[in-house]
Amino acid sequence: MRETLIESSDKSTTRCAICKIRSYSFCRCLHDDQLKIFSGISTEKEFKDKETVFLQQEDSKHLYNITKGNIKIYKLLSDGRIQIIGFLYPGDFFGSYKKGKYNYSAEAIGDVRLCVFKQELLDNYLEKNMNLAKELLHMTSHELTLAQDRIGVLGKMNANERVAKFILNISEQRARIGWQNNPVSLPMIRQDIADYLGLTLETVSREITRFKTSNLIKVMNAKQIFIVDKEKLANVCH
Amino acid sequence: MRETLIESSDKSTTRCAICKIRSYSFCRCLHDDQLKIFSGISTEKEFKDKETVFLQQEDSKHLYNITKGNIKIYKLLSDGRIQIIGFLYPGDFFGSYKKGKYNYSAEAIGDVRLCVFKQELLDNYLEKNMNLAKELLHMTSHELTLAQDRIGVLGKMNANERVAKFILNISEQRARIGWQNNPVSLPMIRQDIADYLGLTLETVSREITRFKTSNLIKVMNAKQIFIVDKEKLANVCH
DNA sequence: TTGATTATTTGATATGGATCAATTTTTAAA
DNA sequence: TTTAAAAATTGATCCATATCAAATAATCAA
Repeated sequence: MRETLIESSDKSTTRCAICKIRSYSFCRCLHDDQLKIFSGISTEKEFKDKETVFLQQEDSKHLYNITKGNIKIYKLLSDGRIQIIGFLYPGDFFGSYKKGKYNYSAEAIGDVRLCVFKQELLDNYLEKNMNLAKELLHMTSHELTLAQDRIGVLGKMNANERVAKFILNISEQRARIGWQNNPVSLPMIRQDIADYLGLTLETVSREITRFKTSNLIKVMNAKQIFIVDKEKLANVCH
Repeated sequence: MRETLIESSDKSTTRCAICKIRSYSFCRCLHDDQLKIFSGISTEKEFKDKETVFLQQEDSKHLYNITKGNIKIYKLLSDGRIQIIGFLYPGDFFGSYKKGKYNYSAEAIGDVRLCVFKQELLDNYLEKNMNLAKELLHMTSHELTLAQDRIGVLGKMNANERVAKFILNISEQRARIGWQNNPVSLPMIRQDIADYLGLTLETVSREITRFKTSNLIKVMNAKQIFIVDKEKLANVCH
């Protein structure tokens, strides 16, 4: 864990005030005058590709907010099987604001910058700020609906549908944060996609080839997928 | 939807004050003097076996709290495939405190009694009561960890492990609310268990038979399972 | 009670995706 | 560059679970 603490070069300018992803994050509910205090209860850290942010068995003491890059959160079974719970993007938060153990492990995909909150400090701040509590409730509730959607995908959809849904979901997520959403860039490797979708990497590869062959997508390179026929792709999975 | 509104026979005794499941529910954080007001923003309704509480496509206007019986929440794919997201027990809440559509449909299993909150009323009340907001946040966060556990089960476990985990989970849940947890009573039919675990009813039946044959469980009747060797059953799924 | 419906179990067969294996492509290091 | 390592594709085969089918068992209504 070669994590780096980033020093704010100018203490008078709060990080939050110049934060580019604030409008997608739970802190968007704060007024400008609250930001200075809020900057004070968080620090910023950087992680390099494949660095571990925390492991499932560790005591949960922090809540994290992504300001740059991607995080994968995953569970490990005792025999080494991996299930990736989610790929997270700028504006997403993860970790825990409950004492106990984390419910998953978290690892950086590429270069990542995180806003780190100490659980107790955040909890204290919540007491004073109902807006923030409500915003966290709404975002957690939204996370829950996403998790429930994934239960539907993993419980009932076949390989074809899962891969189609995955490509579309990533594209939608990109659009939501105002990034290029076609071609979609997939920052993760095939094995990760497989571990996310409950499939093997071979099956993922084959399904992508099938979509390519039937002209629903173009594979610019392994990590860049151009959606040729969004409607047909959507029809595959609902 | 033959729902029945229950009239409080004695208005001076608030429902909440005599509610038996309050200590398992999000309202446990309220002081006695707050309960009277809280009773006022909720009503109680009864549902019969297989009655629909709400459907996925309906506008979400209520949040529900189970005071008696079981609820199943499920998603329906366009071709009729069903995925059961969860079986809920007394003390669990479901529905939505967000405007929009529900994320799933909800149906009674057996006779059910629900505490019904109008979204806006509850939301207003939240403003005045930080404890309640925090409690809801914590419970929603807990729901999220349960959903993530299920993603792990559906993504990586085989039929054997899924059924073992299911039996153990139900048993644990019973213990938590202080009910008999061995033998475990399964209020739902095999098809529902299958739709919950992402399997077919035949596979569920066969796995149960296998556990019976290898003396891990005894099947008193289809709906009563006695766990003979909890440790071995646990070893199956982790 | 009795018959009818619904739920469950068990058996036979089919198949989607896993597994094993080899090749090609991409990326990173020397 | 050149080489080594990692990632991705493609092929051949296998197996866990689905599907189809039939027999029991349990539940419910008349």
